[in-house]
Amino acid sequence: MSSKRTVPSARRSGAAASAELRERILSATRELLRERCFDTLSVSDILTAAKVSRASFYFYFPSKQAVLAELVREAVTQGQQAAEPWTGGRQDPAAALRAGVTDGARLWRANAGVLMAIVESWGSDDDLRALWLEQMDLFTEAAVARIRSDPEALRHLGDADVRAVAASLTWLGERLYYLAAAGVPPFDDEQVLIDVLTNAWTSLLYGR
Amino acid sequence: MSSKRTVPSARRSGAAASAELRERILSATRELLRERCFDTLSVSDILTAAKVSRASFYFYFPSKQAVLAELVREAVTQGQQAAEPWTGGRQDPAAALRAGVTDGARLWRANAGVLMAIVESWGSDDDLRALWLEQMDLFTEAAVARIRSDPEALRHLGDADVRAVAASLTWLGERLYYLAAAGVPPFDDEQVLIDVLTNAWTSLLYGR
DNA sequence: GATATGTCCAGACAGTGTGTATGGTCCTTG
DNA sequence: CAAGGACCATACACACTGTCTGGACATATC
Repeated sequence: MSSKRTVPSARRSGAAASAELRERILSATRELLRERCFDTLSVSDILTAAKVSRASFYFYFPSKQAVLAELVREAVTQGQQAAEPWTGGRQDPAAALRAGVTDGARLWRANAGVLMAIVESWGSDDDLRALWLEQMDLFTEAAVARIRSDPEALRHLGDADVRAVAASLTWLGERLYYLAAAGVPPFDDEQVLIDVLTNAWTSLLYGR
Repeated sequence: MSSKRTVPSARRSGAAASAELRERILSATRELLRERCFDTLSVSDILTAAKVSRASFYFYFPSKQAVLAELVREAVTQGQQAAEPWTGGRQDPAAALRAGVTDGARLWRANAGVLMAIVESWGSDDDLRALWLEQMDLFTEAAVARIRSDPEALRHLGDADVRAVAASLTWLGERLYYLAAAGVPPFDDEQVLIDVLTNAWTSLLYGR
């Protein structure tokens, strides 16, 4: 908890990989989350899947929540640079919006297990909560910047609270992507998902 | 599990209450959920709070999830009859929308603990999942009926998927009410919450 | 009033999970 | 060869769940 632990450097089989076990734990968990939900996943399950001892696990991570946090950070940073062109946004607004929504769907499809896990768990773990709220805040902030640089959207929004509108669109996305990943109709149909989310953005920002 | 148990009828202290213990369990849990979150709540906590033995608890409920399910049913049916005038909707559409959103906020304020609990838990329990999806479906269906009987909304929606739009508004509400109850800004400010939700409904249905 | 019936409690139990601690093995480096 | 770091197997204390005893006590029946 309080003492910073050193990352192991010298590995058994030569100079190959430092912290290889750590990596094994991460990818085993990522893999397990493809099929099982996070809270029915025990540390023992991860241990056997990653072929790692209990002691080693708790050397690298303080809990399984910390593993999830790391996986989420990976997935989200990977997604942020994917959504970067969206933030710049020089093209046609509506097309850019749809492209951004589609990117989000791709990100969620690629990391469904991890992202479903945190959406289901951030309510009951302080670290995960802080992490997820921060991510949603980053997305919201990006949306705010985008709106502020868009005269037409600004005009349509009038004196409405820009950040609140941006936040609600962010959270609408969070919920709808989750439902899609969970197979809840009608959002399990990716075309419906993208259409309805794009429609929400354009309706709220431009009145269609 | 499979055998249906009979509800106890003859009580110790006269003809007072049948299934009094059951009631005690329900209200103790409801009370505990006001301060603690559902998954850190153990059955033992409920036992001591309700002054009920472990055996009695498992006589009336198969699990603590079942207790939550019952509490949710209570809260939601109570909320459905509150939202009934909204479904009828003869008044000015925008005002009716705002009134409905405000009713939702009131319902969530009155039952924050229980509703937060199920929102956090329906992902990890089959019964709770079925219950919550059914409730969201009921709300969605009511919204669909309301939209179908509103020529202006129908005209504005064009060939969009009415049920998908209604569902996304329902789920947006679910998420935003939850965030408000969880104290996440900017939705912790009830005025912001109501404004942004009302705005979403009117924007999506009428283009403002 | 004796006997059953049903409600309830106290407590023990096995099973499973978490996080920590102990001791030992194997490899690398000085 | 000796020292130390990386790792493993194992066992532990603790908490929680759901089941199962035995017994206390009130009511109903004879």
